[in-house]
Amino acid sequence: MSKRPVTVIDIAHAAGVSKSTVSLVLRNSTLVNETTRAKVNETIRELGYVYNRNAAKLRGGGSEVIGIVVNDLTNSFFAELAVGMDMVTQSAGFVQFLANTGESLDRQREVIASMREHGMAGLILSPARGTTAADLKPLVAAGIPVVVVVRAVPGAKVSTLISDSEGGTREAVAHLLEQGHRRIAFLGGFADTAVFAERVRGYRAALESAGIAVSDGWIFDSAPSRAGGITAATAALAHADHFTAAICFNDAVAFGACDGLRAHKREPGLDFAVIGFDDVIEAKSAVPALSTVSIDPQGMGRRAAQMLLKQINAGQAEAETIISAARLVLRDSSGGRIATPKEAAA
Amino acid sequence: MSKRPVTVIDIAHAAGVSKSTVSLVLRNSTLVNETTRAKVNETIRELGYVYNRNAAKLRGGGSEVIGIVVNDLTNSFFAELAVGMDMVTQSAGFVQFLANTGESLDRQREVIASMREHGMAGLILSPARGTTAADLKPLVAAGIPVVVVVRAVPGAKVSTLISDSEGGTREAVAHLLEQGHRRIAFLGGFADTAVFAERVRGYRAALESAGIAVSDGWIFDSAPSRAGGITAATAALAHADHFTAAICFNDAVAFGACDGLRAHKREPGLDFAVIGFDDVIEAKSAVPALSTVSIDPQGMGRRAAQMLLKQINAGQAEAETIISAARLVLRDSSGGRIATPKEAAA
DNA sequence: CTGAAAGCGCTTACAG
DNA sequence: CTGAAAGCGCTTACAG
Repeated sequence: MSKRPVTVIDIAHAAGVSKSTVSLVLRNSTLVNETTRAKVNETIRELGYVYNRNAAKLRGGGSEVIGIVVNDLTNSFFAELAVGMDMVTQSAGFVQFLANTGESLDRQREVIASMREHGMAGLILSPARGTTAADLKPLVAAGIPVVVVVRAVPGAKVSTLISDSEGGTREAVAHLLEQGHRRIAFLGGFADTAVFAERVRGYRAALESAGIAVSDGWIFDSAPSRAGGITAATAALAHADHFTAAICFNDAVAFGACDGLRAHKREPGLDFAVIGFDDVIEAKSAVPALSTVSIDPQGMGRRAAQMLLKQINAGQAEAETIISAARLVLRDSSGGRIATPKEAAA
Repeated sequence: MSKRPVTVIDIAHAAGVSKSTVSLVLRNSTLVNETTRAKVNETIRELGYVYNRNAAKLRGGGSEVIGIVVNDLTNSFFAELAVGMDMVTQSAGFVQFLANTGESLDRQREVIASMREHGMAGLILSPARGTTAADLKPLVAAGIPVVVVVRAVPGAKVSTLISDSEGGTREAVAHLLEQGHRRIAFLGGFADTAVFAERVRGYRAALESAGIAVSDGWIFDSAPSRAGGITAATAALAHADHFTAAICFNDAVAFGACDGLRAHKREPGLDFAVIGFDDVIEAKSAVPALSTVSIDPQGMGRRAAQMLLKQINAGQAEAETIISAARLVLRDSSGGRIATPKEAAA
């Protein structure tokens, strides 16, 4: 069954040429005439030859595989991210070696080690929680280009692509202000996290530049989950200032907030505007009443891949850090719309 | 920067042993004493040696990478599937090489070719639409174990793992019958597809074994989309037999059906039972009123990986076809419940 | 355009 | 336990 594999020598013999010539044909060199090339290709097909990339890599040529390591493939965001990356790496002639760590640092170490052993041209990493600069050090030292996405790794001398939480939140709140909302609550998220701080900063900035004073009482932190969203929304509804809109820490909180509103006979989107930060694509179609600020994962993936390719083509990895903000897109989902405060008053 | 990589020879010199010994240490052989092993490992660490798997593979050893090719990574179902596979391949010491085809046959060919060139121990393929036995022939001929999942490839002599559409639908309908429902509609799906036929067969079987005659008028085909679900549900509500429940072709149809019900002042889950076939995980949490028959993608992935490992360990690929049904799980989603017909009458 | 030769980094017998 | 040797399949100069 699994007989000895066909090699360049076999096909050289069969085609009556030297193995150098076969190699030239394989590499699409122009130094070989059409007749010869045709015959060689013919033989290759006949004998069912499979190029041995391990041998080729061993001899010399650079690798054409790019490693993609993500921390949670189960989350559509990262699947979309990977698909975006694939689009650009593929058309650049690279093949993508995708692995999932499930937030496990051990797994991440294993997977990256394995990719190194196989020889990769570069790595795009969405780091597991707790990743440190030390984890990336050996790669950088070996001159392997690395791009870190989604979460920054403090102190690591690698290119980094993260999204602009603050700007995105600011835009979303500005959108609500344009509709005439004045009393806008911030719902959900653990108050001691960096992302929370960034998003709240954007929230405050937007309101303050509209001349609205934000009291700390307008910010309702909670677990960044659906249940947390319910809690936060319930608290907000009980507040003396009658909010007409809310911006939610993430999509899960936004879902929960919608639940919470309905439980209090308020209709999200219809008499209360809700905007959520969106990490999960499906969310948009699932809750029509919800508008989202989206990170556009595919676009982010494409961008990250471009950063990596640039480094690969630059020969050596530049050990400099490029912090770059991904574009955030605000969109009302298909069936939904943003309620105006007039409706909210009714 | 990217200096000449450290090799076994370098570490042999530095550790004062022969390169055979280093190789032995690398391969965890018992033929080397503890002191020597410790010294070698020490040197390996000091010099930052990276094992060159390409050289090793070239020389002899089998591959330890398993290729996973899926047709749509954007769909959470396949991401979950891949995660399930990863769980078992990982603990068996394999590394997973995941690629996405996006339903493109060309892309699928490229990706599989590339994996072959890199040398893989086996392949799990969720085939793009239109994949034929011819596409798999070369792999089989080369003795590379292949397991096809989710969709069968007619005529291909490979192990296959597909889900039991008929049985799943039968179970779901039986569940509705137990609640006392008698007039149950079947909504959505293109009538000319194999899956549609299977699911309808299960639907009929369940009703008929309960002594209920199914008229063709109870089956409302439509596009397998959210829009299709709205259409189908609207048609069903207009039917002379007042249905109290529906089983939907898939999750998208079920979403649409819920929309359609609400548009007619019916409350899904509350006064009308809806069960959908579930392909997308997020669906479960998104529409609380919806119950689903789920394929358990992770479980299916684990099972497929086990099938592949068995073949790999069996030495040669057995060219026999094993058709195996994945377990279907019926579950009421967290917030939701199945309405009883009494409620539906109210 | 083609042939002979060397070498990529490893592993595998085979003698010591 | 260790050393010397051959070879995995390819590519790369280097002469013809």
